[in-house]
Amino acid sequence: MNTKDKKLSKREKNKENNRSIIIKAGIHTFLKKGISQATVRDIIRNTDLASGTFYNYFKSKEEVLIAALDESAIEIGQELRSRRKNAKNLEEFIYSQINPFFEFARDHSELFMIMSSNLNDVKAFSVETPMMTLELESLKEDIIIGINEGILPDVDPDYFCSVIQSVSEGIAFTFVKGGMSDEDISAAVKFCTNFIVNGIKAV
Amino acid sequence: MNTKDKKLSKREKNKENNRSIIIKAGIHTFLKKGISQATVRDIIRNTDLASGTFYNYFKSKEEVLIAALDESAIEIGQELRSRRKNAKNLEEFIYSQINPFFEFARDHSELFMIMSSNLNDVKAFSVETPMMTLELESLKEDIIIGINEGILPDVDPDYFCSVIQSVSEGIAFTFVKGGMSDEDISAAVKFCTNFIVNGIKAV
Amino acid sequence: MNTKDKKLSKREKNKENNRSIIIKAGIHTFLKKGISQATVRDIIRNTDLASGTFYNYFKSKEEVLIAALDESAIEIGQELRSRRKNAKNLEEFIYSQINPFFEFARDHSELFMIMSSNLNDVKAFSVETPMMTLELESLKEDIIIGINEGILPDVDPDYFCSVIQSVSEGIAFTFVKGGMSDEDISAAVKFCTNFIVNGIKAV
Amino acid sequence: MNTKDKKLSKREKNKENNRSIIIKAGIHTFLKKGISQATVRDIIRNTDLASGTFYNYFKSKEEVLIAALDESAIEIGQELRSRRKNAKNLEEFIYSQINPFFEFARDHSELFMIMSSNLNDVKAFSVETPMMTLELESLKEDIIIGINEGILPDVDPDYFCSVIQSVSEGIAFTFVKGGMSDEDISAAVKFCTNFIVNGIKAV
DNA sequence: GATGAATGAGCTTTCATTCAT
DNA sequence: CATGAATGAAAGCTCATTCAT
Repeated sequence: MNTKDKKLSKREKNKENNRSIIIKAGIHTFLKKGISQATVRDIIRNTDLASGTFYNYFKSKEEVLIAALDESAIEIGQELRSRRKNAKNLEEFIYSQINPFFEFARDHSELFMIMSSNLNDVKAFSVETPMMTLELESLKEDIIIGINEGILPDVDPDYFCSVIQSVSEGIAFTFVKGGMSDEDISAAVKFCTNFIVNGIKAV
Repeated sequence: MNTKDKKLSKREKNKENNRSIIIKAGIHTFLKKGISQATVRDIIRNTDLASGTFYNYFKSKEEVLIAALDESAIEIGQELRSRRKNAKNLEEFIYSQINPFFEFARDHSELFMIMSSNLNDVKAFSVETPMMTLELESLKEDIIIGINEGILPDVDPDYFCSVIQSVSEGIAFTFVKGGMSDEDISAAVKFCTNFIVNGIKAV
Repeated sequence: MNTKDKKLSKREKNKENNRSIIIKAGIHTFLKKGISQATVRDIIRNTDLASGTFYNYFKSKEEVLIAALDESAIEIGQELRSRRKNAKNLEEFIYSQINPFFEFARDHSELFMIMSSNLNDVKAFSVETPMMTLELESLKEDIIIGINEGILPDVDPDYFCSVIQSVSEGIAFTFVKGGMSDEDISAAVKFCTNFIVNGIKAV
Repeated sequence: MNTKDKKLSKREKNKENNRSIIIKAGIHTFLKKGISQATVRDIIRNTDLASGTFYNYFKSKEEVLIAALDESAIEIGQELRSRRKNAKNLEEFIYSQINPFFEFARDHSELFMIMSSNLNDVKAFSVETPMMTLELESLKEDIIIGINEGILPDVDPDYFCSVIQSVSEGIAFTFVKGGMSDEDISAAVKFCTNFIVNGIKAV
């Protein structure tokens, strides 16, 4: 029994281990070669595992990507959605999006860079990612609601949506690329929020 | 003489024809599968030609892309650069970029979509494209000059650069995707310019 | 343990098996079509294996050739070189080369035929083969040394070198082609040695 | 009439011209890349002609080679055969072969190098070349006749044949490669003849 | 579950050859 | 005859995926 347990736990451990080894190698590969150029072979080459082992855990490189994004990316999506519901005015609305988005970018910079550099490919799997969330219909709907409720200024919702998305992605990208410190992030968030809020107000 | 001319032109015509057939198929393929996923075979499959024929015209899919971008894309890059040199203030500076950029997006919407959706891959060829130009060091340098000369407000040049780029791409993308009319473009340009100018002024 | 060993050895055996199947098919192909005309596909066609399998073992047809020549061919080159160092006179010098060379030709007749019929191509890989050794500068240098030491007659070294090479290859080729028996080889060696020794003495 | 004649002769001229242009390019290509590696494309690339033009004159690269060897190579074959018929003893027999063979090698060094470096491929077309002639059954038959008539020593005809062939080719190759002067050729012929005659006598 | 050899589809590219002009 | 674009077979090679061990 003892022996069996040990074996089992070892196995379990190993299983988890291999799974996360593959995910790590996947992130590394996606970052280096881009999603569409990365191959299953590339991923396992960044590993001590045999090629067959890959298929014990994932059916394709896309599944690795999804696993890599997994929780964190999904959570942030939900967070963004729920936070903006509570916004009472434009400033709050924008800030509610920008702040967590930048924190995500800072805390998961590798994932962020992958998504940001491969938006097109990421779109291909209808994965829920923060970018996706910012972009998807959901944001637009909330904007329309906000406009109707008088909380948000009456701006073309498509363009409204587009600027939030593009500015936050652009600034976050610049922020992450230039090595990010703690002061930086609040400066970046402030810059980004101010820029969008005042830009929107002026149009 | 007449006969000869006709013969020649028939051939030449066919040659030109095939060349543009391939380019068209290329654009179609790049649009559909993305640049890095598209293969030479994909391109010729969108064609009645034999595989060998491709290589009578191009050495690689990249050459097809370059041919597709060709003049128009190169010209716009130069235009953007020269126009911003003459700007006397922030409004002019931004407008000098946004207006021609949107016109390019409208007039070459397929190319624009390809470039916009494959920025990463396009970067790989050091082709001069409008995105590239907006993005490259050149823009940043001109911004720094403008700041020093007091023409532009004193904003972090990296962020300055980033917002111009991301907003114009984002709005132009939205604009193009939503079928573009003539009224739309001036509205889009106005929106975009106003947004950036006032956003920048506020930060 | 036994089981595991067996399993392993079965696999290993199969791997070794395939490797030598490919080498054999390679030899067959090189013999039939010549080295430069042989293709990887020709080699695998002489096999029940799939095309991809080839590349599990070799990177190119050249690697197959090298594997085929492998040890034996390299050893004989070294042997020829070391033996002639000990020669005390012309007879010994010639015999030291001819005898092992013919034994090699007899014992590896297929390889010998391939090399002999594709000297030009074999030269292209700087593989050490008996022909190469006989031909290379090394032989010429030793001849010059031998002449200077008075061990060998004072004959133009280029021609000296050339006759050793051409006669031994020519006779060995004839010898191998005409199905070789044990009496034959000593007769052939004797013929060859006598011929060269006396030819050289007379010029 | 005049006009027609002119046109015709011009055409004829051009025809001959293109033919020899292709042959020249062929020789150049065969020398540089070897027969089996040379392609029709290689040959026409060394030419200002269009690819289709090639097929107005030749069906394959092999036909170019045959045309290149043509007369000269065929003549020398016949000469060698006829000369050795008149030999009264070993010396004459050998000299009758060696002398014209070396002259051929000197006067057609490019062809000689091609044949000598591509013996295997040349054999593939059963073209009559000097090498072929020296090698073919014909020489062996004449040697047997010579032995029976007491003109030649009683040496194994296969080996007899082989040494004539290999030595003359080997020395001629060395001779041609080392830039050939007029003194050289008689020295080379003398060396070669002496070597073979005395070698043969001794076995 | 781990392994990695085997597989064959599919890609890029070159080539000999044809044929309308 | 000269031309050279079109053709499709065939080469080299890589890949995702399977499966016996």
